[in-house]
Amino acid sequence: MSDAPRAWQVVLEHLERDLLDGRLGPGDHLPSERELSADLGVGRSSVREALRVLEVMGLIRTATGSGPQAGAIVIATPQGGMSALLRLQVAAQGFPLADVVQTRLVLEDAVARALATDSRRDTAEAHRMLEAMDAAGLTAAEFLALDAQLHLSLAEASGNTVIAAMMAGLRTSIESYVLAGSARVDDWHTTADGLRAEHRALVAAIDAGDAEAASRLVREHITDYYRTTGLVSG
Amino acid sequence: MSDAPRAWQVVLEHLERDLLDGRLGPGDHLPSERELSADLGVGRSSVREALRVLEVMGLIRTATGSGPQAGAIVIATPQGGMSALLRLQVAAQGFPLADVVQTRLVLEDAVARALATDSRRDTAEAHRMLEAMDAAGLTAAEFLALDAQLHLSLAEASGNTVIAAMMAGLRTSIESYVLAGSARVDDWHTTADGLRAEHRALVAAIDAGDAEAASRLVREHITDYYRTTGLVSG
DNA sequence: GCTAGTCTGTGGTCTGACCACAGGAGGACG
DNA sequence: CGTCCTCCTGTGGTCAGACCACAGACTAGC
Repeated sequence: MSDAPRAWQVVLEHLERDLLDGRLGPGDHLPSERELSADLGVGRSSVREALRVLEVMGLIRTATGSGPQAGAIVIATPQGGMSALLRLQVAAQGFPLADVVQTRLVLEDAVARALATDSRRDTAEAHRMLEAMDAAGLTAAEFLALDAQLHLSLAEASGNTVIAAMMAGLRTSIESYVLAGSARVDDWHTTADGLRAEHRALVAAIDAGDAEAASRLVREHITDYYRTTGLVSG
Repeated sequence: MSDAPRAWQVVLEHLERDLLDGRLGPGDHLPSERELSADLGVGRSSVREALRVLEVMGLIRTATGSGPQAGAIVIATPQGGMSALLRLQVAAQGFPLADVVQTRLVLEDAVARALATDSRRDTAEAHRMLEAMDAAGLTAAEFLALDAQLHLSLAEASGNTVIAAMMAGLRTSIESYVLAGSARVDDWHTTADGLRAEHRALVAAIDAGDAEAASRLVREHITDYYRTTGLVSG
C-alpha cells in the first residue's frame, strides 16, 4: 500500500511535529544534518532535501561555520516563502494573472478599510514612502519598487501578518509584468504623477478615517494601473 | 562577495526561467535528474534539492519507472503548496492564529460577495455539501471536513484560483485547532445544527443574489464559531 | 596578557553506487 | 501471424563516503 513514506517526508514531518509541540521555536537551532540523519535513520541527502524545503518556505536559515549563528536556525519569515510560492505558481501558469490582480484588489481593499477604522494606525512609514516617491529622476523600476514598498507598509501597518505576507507575495509574483506594463505607457512621467496623486489621496483618506473613500480610492488606483498598462482587460 | 549562488538555486532559477519563457508548461516533462545535473554542471543531489522544493510547492509531480507517466512532470496544483506553506508557518509561529482567522474572514467575505453578484454562479457543489452535512451520525471531524469542503467549493465557484488556494491553505493550517475547538463545545449536536442553519442561510442569500446578506451571514458564521469555541478572543 | 596558529564542527557539494519500478523491445511459443 | 513472457533500459529514491570553505573555540607560544 502507500506504506512507502519517502525519506525526506519523514524528516519534514518530524520537524513539523517538533514545531507544533513547541520543541522547536523561532530562534532555536535544529540538530545538525548528520545528527538528524542518524536519529531518523535516513541518509544525509534526504535530510538536506527536507531542510531545503523549509529554507525556501522561509522557516529556517542556514549558515556555515561554527558558533551561535551557524547551523540551521528557525526563523519564521513568511514573506519570502509566500513570494517564492506565488512567483513559481504564476510562472507555471497555475495562477492566471487576472486572479492574482483580483486577489490583490480584495486584500488591498481590506487593508485600506482596516487601517482607516483603526484609531491606533501608524502611517509614518507610508508617508516616508510617499516622500521618497517624489524624488526627481526616478526610473520606472525605482518608482515601482517604492510603490510596492508603500503598499506593503500599509499592509504591515494593518497588523495582519498573513495579509502582509500574501500582499508581498502577490506583488512579487507579478513584479516583472508590472514593470513590463510600465514600458507600454507612452508618457510615463504623467502616469507617475497620476500615481503619486492617487497614493497621497489614499493615505489621506486613511488618515482621515474615511474607510469608504479609502476603499474606493485603492480599488480605482489598482484597477486604473492595470487597465492603462493593458495587463488585464477590464 | 555574495557571488556564491548555491548549486540548487542555480537549478531552481534555470527551471523557473524555462517556465517563464514557456519552454516548460503544464504537462511537460522535465529533463531527467541526471541530464539536468550534467547540463547545469552541478551534482545530482543539488538537482534533487531543487526538484524537492518544486514538488512540495505543487509545481511538479514525480514518478518512478518508465513511460509517459514517469519522471518529473509540471502540474501547477497550487492548493497543496499553499497548504503546506501556511501549515508550516503557523506551526513555526510565523503566523498568529488570529491573523489566519481574520484573513479567512476577508477572503470568505469577498467570495460571498463575488458569488452573489455573479449571475453565472454555480452552487451545485455547495448544495451537495449541504445535503451531505445533513446525514445523521456524523462525527465532529467528519462534519468539519464537509464544512471545509463546502467553503472551498464556494471559493472555487467564485472562479478565482488564487483565493481558492489561499482559502484551502488557511483552512488546512488551522484544521487541528478547529477540530480541537469542537471538543470544547458542550453540546456539539446543537452547535452542529446551528452551523447547518447558517450554511443554508448563506447559500440561500448567495443564490438570491443578495450580496450584503451573504457578506453579513458569512462573517457572523465564522466569527461565531471561533468565539463559541474560544479559539480567538473577540 | 595577548597573539597567532590549530582544531573542531557546521553546511555545501560532488561522486558513485545500489534499489525498485514501469514500460518497451525482442524472442519464444502456440 | 498473434500472443505471451522475459530481459533490458531508463527513471526517480536513497544511501555512503569523501572533500571543501567557513567560523568560532581552543591552545601553544610569545
